[in-house]
Amino acid sequence: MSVRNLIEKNSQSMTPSERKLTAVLLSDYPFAGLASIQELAERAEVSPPSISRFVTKIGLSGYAEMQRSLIAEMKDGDRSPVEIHATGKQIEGGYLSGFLSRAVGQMQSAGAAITEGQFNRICALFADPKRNIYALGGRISDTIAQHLSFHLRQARAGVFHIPRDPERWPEYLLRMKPGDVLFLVDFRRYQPNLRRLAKQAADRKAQVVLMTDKWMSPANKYATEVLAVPIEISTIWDSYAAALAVTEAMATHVAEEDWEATRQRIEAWDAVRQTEQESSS
Amino acid sequence: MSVRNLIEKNSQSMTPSERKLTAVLLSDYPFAGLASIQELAERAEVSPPSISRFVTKIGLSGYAEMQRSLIAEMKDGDRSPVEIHATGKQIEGGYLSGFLSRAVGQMQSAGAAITEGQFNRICALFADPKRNIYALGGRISDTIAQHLSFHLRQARAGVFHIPRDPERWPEYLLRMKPGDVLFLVDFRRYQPNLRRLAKQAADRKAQVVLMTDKWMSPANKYATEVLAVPIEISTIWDSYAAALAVTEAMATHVAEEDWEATRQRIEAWDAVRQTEQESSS
DNA sequence: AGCCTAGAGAAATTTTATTTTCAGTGTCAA
DNA sequence: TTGACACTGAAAATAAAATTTCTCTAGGCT
Repeated sequence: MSVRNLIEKNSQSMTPSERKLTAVLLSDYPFAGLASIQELAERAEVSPPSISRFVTKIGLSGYAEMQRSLIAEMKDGDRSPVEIHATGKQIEGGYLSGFLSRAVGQMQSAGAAITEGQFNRICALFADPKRNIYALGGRISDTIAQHLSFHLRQARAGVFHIPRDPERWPEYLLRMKPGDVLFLVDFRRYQPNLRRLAKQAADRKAQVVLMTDKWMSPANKYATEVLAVPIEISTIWDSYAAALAVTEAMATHVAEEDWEATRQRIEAWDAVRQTEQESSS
Repeated sequence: MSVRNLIEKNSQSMTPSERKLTAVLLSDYPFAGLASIQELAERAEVSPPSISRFVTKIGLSGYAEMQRSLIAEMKDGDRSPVEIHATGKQIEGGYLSGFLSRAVGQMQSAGAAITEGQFNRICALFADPKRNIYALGGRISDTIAQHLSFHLRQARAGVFHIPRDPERWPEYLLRMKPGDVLFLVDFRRYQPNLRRLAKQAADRKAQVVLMTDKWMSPANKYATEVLAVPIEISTIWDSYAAALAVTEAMATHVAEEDWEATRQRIEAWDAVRQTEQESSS
């Protein structure tokens, strides 16, 4: 039985420091367990004795045996990870793994649904320094829009996140120049006011990039690009994991294309933040 | 430079027993070198001192350093194989599909790194109506925390998102009762003030559930549960897609467990929103 | 042949890692 | 509030492992 199984089998009866330990062990499996007991202790912020106790608790004779097992697993265990990857037959597991494998399915269809051409066109819009970028999402999906603004803001200037409060939308609308980009995220239980916003932006000749689901937000009438990402996951709620991944892919692509500029911006930001912290402390 | 290279570079000036050694070392690379010096000595039919001498001869400080190097090599040597496995036809597709398949790999390791036991314990905390839930994340990762609060708020009362502004933290801290839960998301480029927040919450006997990466936010000292999710994706930025999926899985699980209460809350909310819209239009 | 040197292992030393013991601390239940 | 219990880390003890020193041997050279 693998060390990982051993840990899982005993995961019910774990003390707080043992939990920290498992988190470290599993999050960098199996390498974390190959360091010396001290190094591991330091990393997990527990004492070496706790590790020693833990190891015997899960049924191994000592730390050395755990390391031997880990090495043995790697040696022929190359097989099982690959099998799991290939076949994805970990559905057996509990709620979390079921959820995650559905999320994986979602990502795969997202990849199929969005063409590289469209992806590149949108990235080009986001990367264009002459255009300002405005982002906003729905009640829940605004987190996606925020994520994009955060990342994009590290790569370039002129990125604005429109506040959720509709009272303040006019001031942003009035600032939009023709050619500017409005990135709108609207998933089902569509919000009528987002449709209105899209219309007004389109009236001002802004380009509207809409991220929505296959049922299509009504804002799509005014959109120049529509990114349809899957969100259905056969639970009571939808999952935005694929939407987030697509968003990140865009932001990352933009940043990587002009890494030098991004680096400079990040450094400048860090400098400012540094100063702030010093003055406040 | 890899151990293998080091060996090859010096292969001219090798004594007989050193040759035996290299043969064993390279024939089961890198595993042979991970055993203890005695075991290796036995396998190669040389004495431990010969190994020790050999190791320093090729330019390493000692046997331990060789092992560390070997492990390090596997660690990022393992990355490319896994990527190739997981992504398979990455060469075919463009940027987006490459990114997405890496995100898929991430989710799979998230599933492996979080045990069902831990998942259930955390869900139980979130589902407990007697505990209030407070959520907050870092500069960028706050979107994850927000996502959780939004969802959780549909399923139950007593969910608060702590504002980003540290000035306002005290008012929330003072409201925390023993047993309440602080959900903290802190990924690398950790923020010192989050660590402080965690400490203060722990001082007030709140349970701190920390979502972090394998490098471990310093807040982990005060955490009762540490969720280590993978974020590395070999691009200039990290991806939080797996973190989001895990978060959603928790929120969805909580809601599904008590679907009746959730339904009622959502209907009540909808009614309120409806009224608002009518009165404002 | 005899000496010298390089190489190898045995033994000893030193270092390092691991485990055990023990005491302090905090938590829960009565 | 008090007592019992469980958890944890500090320190000590133990054990193991790695490296150095020393000695022996074999092969080559004068």
